[in-house]
Amino acid sequence: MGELREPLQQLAECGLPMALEAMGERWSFMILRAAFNGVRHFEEFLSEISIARNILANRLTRLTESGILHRTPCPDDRRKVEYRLTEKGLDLLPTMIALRQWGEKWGTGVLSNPVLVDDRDRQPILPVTIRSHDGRVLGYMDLCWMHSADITPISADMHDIDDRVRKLSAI
Amino acid sequence: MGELREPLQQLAECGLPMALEAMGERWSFMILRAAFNGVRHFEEFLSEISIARNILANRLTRLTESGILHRTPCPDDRRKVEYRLTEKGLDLLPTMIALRQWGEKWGTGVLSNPVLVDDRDRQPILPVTIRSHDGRVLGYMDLCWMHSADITPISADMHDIDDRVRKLSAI
DNA sequence: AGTATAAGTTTCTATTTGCAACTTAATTTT
DNA sequence: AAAATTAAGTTGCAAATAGAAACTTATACT
Repeated sequence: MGELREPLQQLAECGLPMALEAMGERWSFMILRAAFNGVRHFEEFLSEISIARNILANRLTRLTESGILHRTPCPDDRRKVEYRLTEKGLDLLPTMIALRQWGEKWGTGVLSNPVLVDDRDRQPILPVTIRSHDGRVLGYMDLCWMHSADITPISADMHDIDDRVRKLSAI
Repeated sequence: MGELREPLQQLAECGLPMALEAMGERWSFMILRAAFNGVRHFEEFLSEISIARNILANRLTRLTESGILHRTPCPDDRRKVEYRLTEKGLDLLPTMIALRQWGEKWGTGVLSNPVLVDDRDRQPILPVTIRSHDGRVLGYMDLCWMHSADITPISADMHDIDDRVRKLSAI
């Protein structure tokens, strides 16, 4: 039975503190959600989420500084500014969906509507889960910590496994 | 091409605000990480993360109130109190790992060590992703919103598909 | 020229954070 | 049994942050 116990001294050395420095503030995830929903302009964010003007301005510059949003003055209307998600920002989607799904699962029984679906077959997406290298869903007890030096590389099989995962993903 | 654009009026009706109410505060994720690493007592949290005493006390009661931690006085040493993750708390693991992986990917090139592995075969876990009902990895552009009423149930096939996913997960 | 809009700033107040010292109850040590 | 230590908090106070409302600046429309 795996024990998920990270060496305590190294607790500070994972990516979480860095992630929280960028995303840990009160409104960051709400701003991000709006951005994912196509919101791009200051006044649009403002009317979308109930945030104070100055705080929004502050958060937008901070998210821009940390490379999550990209800020461009609009060429067609030079009063306007466009905030767009960068690749780094787009990469937060799994985190956001996972958090949202958790909120939906444990929230006050609010049947969430509308629902996120795969555009291809219009079926709801799966709950976000943790998976082993070969795609098995893993729970808390299936995980443990290892030093990367001690991991047996499966490079020979790698292509093979990638292929199997791809096949799996293409059902 | 799918457009991930949620009806704006309904932005407030997803699980995210609720999730953020419980987990959106400054130290909540760090406390959670410690809890996942087996930390259970007040003084242990205190020496693990650089948080002030009163703030920790406040966060622990709040996380307890929102059902993420469970608080029990220790029977063997009645000075001590045990904080343990509830099922609701354990269910935040995918969110936390996703956020952590993002931090590792986009952080300052810190080769994170140790690494999370599947206890069964000692191989690193996959990046947390969004998947379609049949297990395909989906990106931002593959998603769209639908009213649950408009979704064609696949209950007839359901067992079949579940089966295929299970097979996929068992490679 | 006059009004409206977009994206901020500024000012001022209220809340939250964080440090340091204090408390209370239960254990260990001497 | 008395004294010291430990665990889990509280309290008081200074500093930082959040938030509401009014103000600014540059553009654009009429």
